[in-house]
Amino acid sequence: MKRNTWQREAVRTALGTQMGFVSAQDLHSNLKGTGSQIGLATVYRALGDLATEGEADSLQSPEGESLYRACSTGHHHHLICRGCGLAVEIEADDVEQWAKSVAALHGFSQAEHVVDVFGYCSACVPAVG
Amino acid sequence: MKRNTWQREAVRTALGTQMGFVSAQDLHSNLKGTGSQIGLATVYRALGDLATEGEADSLQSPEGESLYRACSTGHHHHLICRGCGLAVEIEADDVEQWAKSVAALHGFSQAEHVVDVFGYCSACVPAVG
DNA sequence: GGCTTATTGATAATGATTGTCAAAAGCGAT
DNA sequence: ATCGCTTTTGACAATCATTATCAATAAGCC
Repeated sequence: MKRNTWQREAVRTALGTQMGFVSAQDLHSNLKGTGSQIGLATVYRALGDLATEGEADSLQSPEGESLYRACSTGHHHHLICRGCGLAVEIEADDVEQWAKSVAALHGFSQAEHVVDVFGYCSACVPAVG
Repeated sequence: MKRNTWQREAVRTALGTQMGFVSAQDLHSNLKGTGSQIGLATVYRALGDLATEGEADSLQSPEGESLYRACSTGHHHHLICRGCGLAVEIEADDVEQWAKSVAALHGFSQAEHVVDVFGYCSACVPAVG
């Protein structure tokens, strides 16, 4: 049976207070910073569970780190700022349909798609060099 | 100046003979298997260069590995089989437009997007459990 | 053939993530 | 509140991909 531990709750809460995506490592530092003595492995496990249960979104940054964010239910994608981590949820029925049809067209099944847009939000546009 | 080494050529060739995406590690094993004594670091470097020069596509598998594939020029996306690695290049002007407009709509600049579909091709559909 | 310098490659270093396993805590029954 | 069974935790080791290091090598130019 799934048990209710303060650690899991702490992760859920910490994730909820984040405005954007965070890595497990960051979230862990974050928690430690607020006095929590939660372990790193536990944060990974909690995030994994949260993602599995649909309470969190996970995606990979271009650098290959796994990032997580509390999410509303349902399937959606994100527009993520490389500067501040701000994430905007975007609905993309068109893209869903497109992904589905492309997969079907080529005889692929169990299709999963990765659709995310990275850029700099208006507040983070770096000085163009 | 950029020099022409057999190593770089070997990587380019090996990549060209692959039908789908391969990881740097795989490509390295592959090359070693054919008798090449190329070093792992060199394979990483060559792949990175190839990708930078636009001669290869790179993307990240859901597991977080970087995968590479010789590619035609231009920007496009992929439908990748989890089973055999088969990759189908897909053009998606619609998606390009969508990504661009979504980014613009939210004031994001320098938008890059990650759009790939993973699934099982008709030959690799696993027994449904 | 030499010189200069980019490139290589063996290995160490890094860094994220997962596995291990004994100790601790949760939950239901008492 | 306590007991007991099980899940969960957490410190640390292990794993794995990738990058950095740096002396030795080889390209390209004279």
